[in-house]
Amino acid sequence: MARPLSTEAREKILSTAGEILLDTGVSGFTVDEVVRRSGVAKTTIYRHFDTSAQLIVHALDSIVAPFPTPNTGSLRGDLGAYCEITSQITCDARLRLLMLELLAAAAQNPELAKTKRAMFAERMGPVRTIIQLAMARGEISADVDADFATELAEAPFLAHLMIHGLDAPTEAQLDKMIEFVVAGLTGMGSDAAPAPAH
Amino acid sequence: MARPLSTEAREKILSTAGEILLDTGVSGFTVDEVVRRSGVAKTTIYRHFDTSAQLIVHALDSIVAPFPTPNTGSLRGDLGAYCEITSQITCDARLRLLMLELLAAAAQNPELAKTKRAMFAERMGPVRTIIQLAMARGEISADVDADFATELAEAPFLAHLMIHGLDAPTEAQLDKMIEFVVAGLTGMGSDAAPAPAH
Amino acid sequence: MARPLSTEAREKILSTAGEILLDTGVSGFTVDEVVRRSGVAKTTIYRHFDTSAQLIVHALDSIVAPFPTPNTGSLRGDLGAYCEITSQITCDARLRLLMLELLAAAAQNPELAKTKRAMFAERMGPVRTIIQLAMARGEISADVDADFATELAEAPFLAHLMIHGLDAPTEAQLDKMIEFVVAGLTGMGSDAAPAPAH
Amino acid sequence: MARPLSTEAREKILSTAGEILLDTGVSGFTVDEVVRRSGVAKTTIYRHFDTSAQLIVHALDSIVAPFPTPNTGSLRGDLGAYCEITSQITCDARLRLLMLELLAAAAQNPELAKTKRAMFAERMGPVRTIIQLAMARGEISADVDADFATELAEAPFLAHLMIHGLDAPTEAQLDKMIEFVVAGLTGMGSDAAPAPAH
DNA sequence: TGTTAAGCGAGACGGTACGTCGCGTCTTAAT
DNA sequence: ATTAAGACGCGACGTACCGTCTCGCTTAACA
Repeated sequence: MARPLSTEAREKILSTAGEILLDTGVSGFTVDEVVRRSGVAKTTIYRHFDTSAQLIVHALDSIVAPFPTPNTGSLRGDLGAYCEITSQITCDARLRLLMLELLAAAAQNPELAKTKRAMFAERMGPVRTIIQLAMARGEISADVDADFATELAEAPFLAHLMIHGLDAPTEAQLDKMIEFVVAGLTGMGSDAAPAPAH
Repeated sequence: MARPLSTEAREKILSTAGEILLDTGVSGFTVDEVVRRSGVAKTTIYRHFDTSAQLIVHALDSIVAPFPTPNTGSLRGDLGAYCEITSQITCDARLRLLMLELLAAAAQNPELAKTKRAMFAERMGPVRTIIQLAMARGEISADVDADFATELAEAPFLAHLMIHGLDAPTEAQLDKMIEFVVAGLTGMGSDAAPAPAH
Repeated sequence: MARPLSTEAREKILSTAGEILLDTGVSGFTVDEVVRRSGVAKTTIYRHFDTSAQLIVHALDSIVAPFPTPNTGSLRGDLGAYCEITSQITCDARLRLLMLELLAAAAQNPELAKTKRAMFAERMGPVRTIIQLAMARGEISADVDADFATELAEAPFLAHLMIHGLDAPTEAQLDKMIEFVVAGLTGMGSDAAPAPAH
Repeated sequence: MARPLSTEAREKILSTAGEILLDTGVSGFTVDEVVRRSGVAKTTIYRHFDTSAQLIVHALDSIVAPFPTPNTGSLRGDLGAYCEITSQITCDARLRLLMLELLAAAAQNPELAKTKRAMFAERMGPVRTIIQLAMARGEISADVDADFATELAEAPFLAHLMIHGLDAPTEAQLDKMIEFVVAGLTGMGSDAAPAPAH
């Protein structure tokens, strides 16, 4: 006798929400605006999503896509390849903005925190594999914690986002970052001076 | 000839605003709340600050304080010392939140962007000096750009903020980060190096 | 299809507004005070009434009530009877004030002008009938314009309102006014000069 | 030892206030607007006039001018002449508005009430003389109270103001009003009932 | 002929009301 | 029972005017 929540409505809501998020960022996001643009009733939106934050979460979730993991045979090669793979995402000013806003919002909202974690996991999974491969190859000391190393590997790219905001790094800067990361990771753990990068 | 804007009111506004920012973050900041807590009239607030954003800017500005620059004779020592100096700031969850929110807001508001830049400048100035000392000592290659190296040196700490939000890094993690940074910076620039990555 | 404007809210708004109008007059009328007294949200008030003036209009409209038309067989008798019928209204200081304020406001606001006209129509309709009956009886010349005569018949009462403000006329004064009106109206139109007064 | 309030400032204030009153009426009158237009400081205004109402009062007072009293030898002639004398004032829509607003305001503010009374006195003084002359001539019964008769004589003109607002009466209407007043006043007081009109 | 207290312009101050926007909840009719 | 539509209470927004206050500067009356 009942009637299920229509997927049609849900999708219209999510795509409109995503659109708005890209247009105006989280700060400009408004349930009323979703209503206006999508023609879906506010009641319906709140029936599908308890909270406007949850709607944002789901809209963001549908934006995230998994990345393939490169395997070039060297840490440096893999990191360079991965940079190129993700560059479409990491250089889009709108996505950079969303990421920054998400970071701030996640610090106050547990649901968004979960989404943030998922996004990082998606993005950092391949990096972790890259690290583990490098450890298997001996490029990185086995003493190093893989998860922590993954964070370190991402650090320069994330820091650039924080410091320079919407302006993506240049090719040259990316190269330097990779050089730094490779030097840093290969130089860690072994008390002896950094092993020659082979 | 006219009556000057009262410094008393201004200070009451700013201190109250700062208080609220620490309590609730930028997202919970409200001019009306400033009115309630400070007893200053809304009109007066808008007489002093054109925009609520400007008020936030000035409130944040008055929170920033300069840090001393350590000089222990080694890159590793200096970074460690600086970490300890700044740890009061960098470990306060409220300030971590403010920083994250500021990053997001700065991406959309030029005035806040200026404040953000000032904050980074304050924080990163000593690091830059540390880097330059290390370059003078020969620990870091003279080929490396000092500004860029400064950003790289901060990267792990900033990245931790992004990834872990309000949870500050542990002592052990800080040690590892410093180790990573030292290895990374000292390993850069020497041409004896990595095979071309692309 | 949508939810209709609730009559409950509308009535609460209107009765509260009327109450305030009687308490403080138009000049002391405030939407915020309606909010406070009625518990209805300001947004809701503005949903029902575009303008505070419109709200006043409707509140006043709901105060107006039609008067019965007397028929005693003589102009003098009818006017006297009508005076007594309307005395509750015309002697209430609060309503006298409202009327004065309405007159001033109507001169500047077309909507209030409409309400003013309606109020006068309500009040003067029976007088017009009284005049027409007198004309049919031959008490008043058929040459006289009934509408204009109606205005003349009301003139002393209205003038008293203007000159004496909130102080209503005494019984004796009302009698004299009626005497004046009867003499004036019956003496008009017939070219034969008024009978010598002594 | 002190310095007297400057008449220059006072006059600038009053003339500007009068200007504004004619432009926008009492309801649009604002002390801040006087400041803007006159260049006189708000402090100075409040030094000269305790209250914005008092300022309005004095501005209106300086608008009022005495009228000459006609003497044509007959009540009808005098009233007609007086009508013409005052028509410049009584037909100016801006002054009609001011009068209506003054009536409303006077009902709530004792100071404005005083001004209103003064205005009526100025305007009705000559009418009273006209009435007294007519009583001396025997046109009006000596039994009638002169003050009350004066009010009755003005009634149609005042009533027209109330009913028709800013639209002044036409010549023809004025004639009829005078006819009505003459008939009314001459028909009063003689116990001999008014002669049947047919 | 100074001195000096007041007047003066300018405009900041604490208030109150304005009319608007977004929130998340609710009610209604129609499918 | 879900939907579109939109009314509801709430609270923040930024503005206008109120009448009071604090500023320096200027000026007229007194010594």
